[in-house]
Amino acid sequence: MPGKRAPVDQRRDEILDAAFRVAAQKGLERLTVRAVAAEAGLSPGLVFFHFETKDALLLAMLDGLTAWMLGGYDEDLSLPAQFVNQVRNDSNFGGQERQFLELFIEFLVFGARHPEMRKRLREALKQYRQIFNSPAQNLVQSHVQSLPNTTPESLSALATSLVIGNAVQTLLDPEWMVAEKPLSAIEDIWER
Amino acid sequence: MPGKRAPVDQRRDEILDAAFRVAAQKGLERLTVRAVAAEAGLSPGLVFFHFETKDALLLAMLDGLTAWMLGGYDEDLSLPAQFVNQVRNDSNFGGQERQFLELFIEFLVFGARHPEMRKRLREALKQYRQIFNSPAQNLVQSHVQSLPNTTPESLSALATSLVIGNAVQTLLDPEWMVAEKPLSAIEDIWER
DNA sequence: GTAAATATTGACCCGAGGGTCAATATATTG
DNA sequence: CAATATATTGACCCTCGGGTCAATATTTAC
Repeated sequence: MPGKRAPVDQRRDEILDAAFRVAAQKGLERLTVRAVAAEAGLSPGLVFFHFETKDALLLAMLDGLTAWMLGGYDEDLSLPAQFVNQVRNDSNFGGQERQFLELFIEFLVFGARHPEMRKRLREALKQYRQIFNSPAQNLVQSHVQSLPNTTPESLSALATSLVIGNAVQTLLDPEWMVAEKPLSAIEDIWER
Repeated sequence: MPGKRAPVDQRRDEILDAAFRVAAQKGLERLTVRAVAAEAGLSPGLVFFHFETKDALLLAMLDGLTAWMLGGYDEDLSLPAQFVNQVRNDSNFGGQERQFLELFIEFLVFGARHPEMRKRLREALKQYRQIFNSPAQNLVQSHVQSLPNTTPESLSALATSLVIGNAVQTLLDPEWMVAEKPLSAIEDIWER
């Protein structure tokens, strides 16, 4: 006794959304196809109809997250402002932003041993670093005498490390608001 | 048909070691009691005899990792040297060090939703940050005019973020050797 | 020695969850 | 209005893996 059909093919999106909700609530490891189906109010079989396999569903989630990660940054900001901005956004309690970043972090770790995910994650990280490239280049050029061994890539990698490291720490210590602390330090360091 | 008994109670350690080997090879999520038992050359039942539950085994692993994380740093190093040292150690390919750090990172993410683990992880992170506290204090005091809003804790949190962020990035990009890049940048920044 | 305490095994139970599939309902096409 | 293509369901299969337990071997205590 099948239920109503959905208009065109928004089903895929409904399922993906449900998957994100489940993942945000229970974590990646405890995400099951059945839970996703239940969350979406659909039958498990349908999930396999729209996503051949659980793996495919996970990859689709990752792609969605990656697109989100790489969008929504401000091209015109300087490196410290860029970083501060990024971290502040990511620490916005209760917002989707925060949940997405946390989920991305989960993928980063759990995908490390999954060949296809790993490949995509590497690419995503590479592109994420490039977000910082142009402000980093300006900075290195204008401080060429005081930062002789610093390359734009090294600064980008550094900024990326900070975002990830902060996300992980805040994951465990949301109240302590670890993010605010490095921010003031980094602003000082750049401006001195 | 039980096998030979082990002298005193080194069994626990044998099992723990096996668990670390399994985790390093297959990852935390795919660690099963059965796999650990097989790796140790023992029966599954015995694992439950020495560790009441899989959870307890994981907690024991975490405690071991934490002890390792908090040991083995050099009290006399300056903050940048401390950080550089830490990261360089962690990037020593093929070494146990590297595997341990990666495993700790897995726990960091995996344990975020597990109340007891989460509690211990927060404590571990807190103590880890304190490693950097005394060098950070020196640094802040000697640059009090150029770093007005920087506290020792903010620097410690920053250094911790860098270590974690590097570990995560190297997890996915071991060859690219992301670690080396931020190092030159950070040395420059401190020394300018 | 014998009895009690302690390890150790492997068979077993059971729920969870990925994946398949025949049945059926809905849409599309002519 | 067929006839065909496409969604949708839920029952089912099967493996994996956490946990239990009676049986048995080993050690320790007395």
